[in-house]
Amino acid sequence: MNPGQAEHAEHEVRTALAQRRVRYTPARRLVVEALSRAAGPLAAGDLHERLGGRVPLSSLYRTLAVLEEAQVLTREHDAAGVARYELAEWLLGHHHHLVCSVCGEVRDVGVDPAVETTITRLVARVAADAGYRAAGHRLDIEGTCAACRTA
Amino acid sequence: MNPGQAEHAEHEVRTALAQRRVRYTPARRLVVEALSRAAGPLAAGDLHERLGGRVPLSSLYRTLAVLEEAQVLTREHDAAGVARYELAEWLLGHHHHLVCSVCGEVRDVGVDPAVETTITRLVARVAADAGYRAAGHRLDIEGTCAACRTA
DNA sequence: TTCCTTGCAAACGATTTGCATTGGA
DNA sequence: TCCAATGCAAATCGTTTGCAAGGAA
Repeated sequence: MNPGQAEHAEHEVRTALAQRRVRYTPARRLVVEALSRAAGPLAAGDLHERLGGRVPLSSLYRTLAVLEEAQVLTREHDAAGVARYELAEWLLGHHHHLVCSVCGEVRDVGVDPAVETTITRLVARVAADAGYRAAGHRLDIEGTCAACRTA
Repeated sequence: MNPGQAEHAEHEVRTALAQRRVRYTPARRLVVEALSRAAGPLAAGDLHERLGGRVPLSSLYRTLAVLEEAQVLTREHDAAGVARYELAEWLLGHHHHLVCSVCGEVRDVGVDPAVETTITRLVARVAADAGYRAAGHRLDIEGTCAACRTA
């Protein structure tokens, strides 16, 4: 997310939290800022590092829980089972993940809207056939990143 | 997986393990059988239950690790971060997952091969654009299952 | 004052591992 | 015989929580 977008997201978050009567404290702001700078979902440990240890892990987890509850961010789990957090889709935009099977890096990747429409339609049909009502989808692309391919 | 397919998978597993000089012990067979009967990936706790506690959890985890190492099964993590295991794609066939966001159930779902081809091509292109070489993909469809919609 | 937030330390739960025992080739 | 597999108990590690102190409204 570029600086302009990040600033915009910042404002959206402030508004969303205000509506939910949730305070936008320094720790929460630090987390939102770090996540808007990230190229993909981050683990609590990553965030802790990037914040220079200014937010202790237990507080960090609590902060993350509050922001998740407020739907400002989402949580998922990487191949190792470690939780990774990123800004919610309404802030970051719909996207998918490139996962390097060598180093484990997870990177956001956008997809052409026309193609997304195709995927969404397909997903809805597959779900309906199985008696589900589709609400969303997640597409992870496993592969090898350029760095790991070179090394 | 129907009984005929399960029997076939059973044989494939036996062969694969033999080639790798890995024994097909009773515990390993029980796990493979339970997984071929499952409608989706199971957590270690689920397996432990389905096996009537005959395989202690620590042994079960070791069994799962051996079978994963032998590429007989794969591990992933559900929304709660708990590991779930299922037979590898070369045994089960390529498929995707329907995830009920209410009860958390994960169910396998196959997709029309023509559509799979489309997805695979799209995935390869998206990956290439980002400097990745695509090796596979994973599509999870989030929704509400019929049971949870009715309740 | 009255909540909400914080930080430390202790608790938790899923998963892993050390070690002594068992069992198959 | 010998190495792999097992089962129990203890350890590990990411994550959560109890509790007392600090801060904002």
